[in-house]
Amino acid sequence: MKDTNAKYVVLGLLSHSPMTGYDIKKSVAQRMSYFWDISYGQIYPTLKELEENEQITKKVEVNEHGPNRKVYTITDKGLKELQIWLAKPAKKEVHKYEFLIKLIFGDQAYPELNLKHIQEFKARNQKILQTMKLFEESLKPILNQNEGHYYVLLTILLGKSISQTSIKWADNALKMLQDHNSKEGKT
Amino acid sequence: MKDTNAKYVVLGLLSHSPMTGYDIKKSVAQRMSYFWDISYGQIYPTLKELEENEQITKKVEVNEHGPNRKVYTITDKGLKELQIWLAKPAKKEVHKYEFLIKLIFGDQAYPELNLKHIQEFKARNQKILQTMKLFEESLKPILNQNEGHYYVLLTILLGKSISQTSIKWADNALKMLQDHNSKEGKT
DNA sequence: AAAGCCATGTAACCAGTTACATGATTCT
DNA sequence: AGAATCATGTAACTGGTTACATGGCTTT
Repeated sequence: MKDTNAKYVVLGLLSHSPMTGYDIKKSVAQRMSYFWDISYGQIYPTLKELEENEQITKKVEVNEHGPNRKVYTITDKGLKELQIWLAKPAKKEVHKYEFLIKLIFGDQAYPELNLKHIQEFKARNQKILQTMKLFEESLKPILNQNEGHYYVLLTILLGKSISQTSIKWADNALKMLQDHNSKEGKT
Repeated sequence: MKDTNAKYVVLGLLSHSPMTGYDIKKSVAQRMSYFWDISYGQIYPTLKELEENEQITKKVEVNEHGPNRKVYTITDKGLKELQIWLAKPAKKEVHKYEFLIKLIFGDQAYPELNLKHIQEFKARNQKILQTMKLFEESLKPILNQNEGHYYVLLTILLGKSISQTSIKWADNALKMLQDHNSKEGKT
């Protein structure tokens, strides 16, 4: 079977507890939103394939209000596959900052436009920072309850740091641009 | 024609000076590597389409050593399209930190493995930081020669800040994990 | 009444990558 | 001798998204 990151995200989450596809989507959104995303279009086919490969097993829970819940549990085989993947070096980070493409060609635009892009970037990061802080607070009291929580905390700390830094950069960039614009005497 | 980011990266670069497809690849690698990437598989078809749409024009320069250089120049129509795109709000940032997927499931791996992933992340960021610093230095003396340089500088400052923050996080995370591991008495 | 949550799944699409083909020149 | 740079381009692939279909329950 294909060696996609989606596969290992699913396997990793199931290594903590059995879940449905719907739960997986929610978990990724809650705990990994800063650095990863996953769609149902990936989740359901991946679960199907993992089951066919005996890396997970399915248990159908009858649900009278809507479709039956299909709860998946990781197998020993699945756990081993996960551990093999964990031992491989990670690929380098991929970033897509669309607003930086707009900013780097800022000499072709009205100065206010550039300020606007930076302000919006700042706002996005403030929102992320807030979410991260709340998550961190919710995690602190239960840190020693579960070994896994410690690793979640580490990833949150990076998200927090980067969004804080991004906000600081934005404030500075706004000042720099305003100075620059007033010097040039532009509108 | 399709509304891809590749199109506007090409248009943006050509708004500064005429270039070949090969030059565009190099320019992106030099000036935008931190937050964007582009492949020949995108560049050449994009140039073809942009020319068909009269947003750029082609001039063939005879080259006796290998294929002829096709130098593209932006048209007024192309410039307008670029400016319209610049005025639209940017999509939110997309990040793919594969190593954080490995780290967040770190309770399923040997502790040394987690340390290794963090060290490698740190090393990647040190390399980026060095490149950014050199680029910044090369830009400073020519800042007022060209309005465009100012915007390039702003993007570099963000790349610098984020890689510096990432390195600091890595140092802290390494300490935290080592403490944590010695408490647990794990191998 | 409407929005949002729970819960499953597929088909079509799309952005972007990789591998390949070609080949001379220049640097180490 | 071998690697890197210059320079063009295409076909196949792939990772991931979007839109759609279905429908009851709960909250505002």
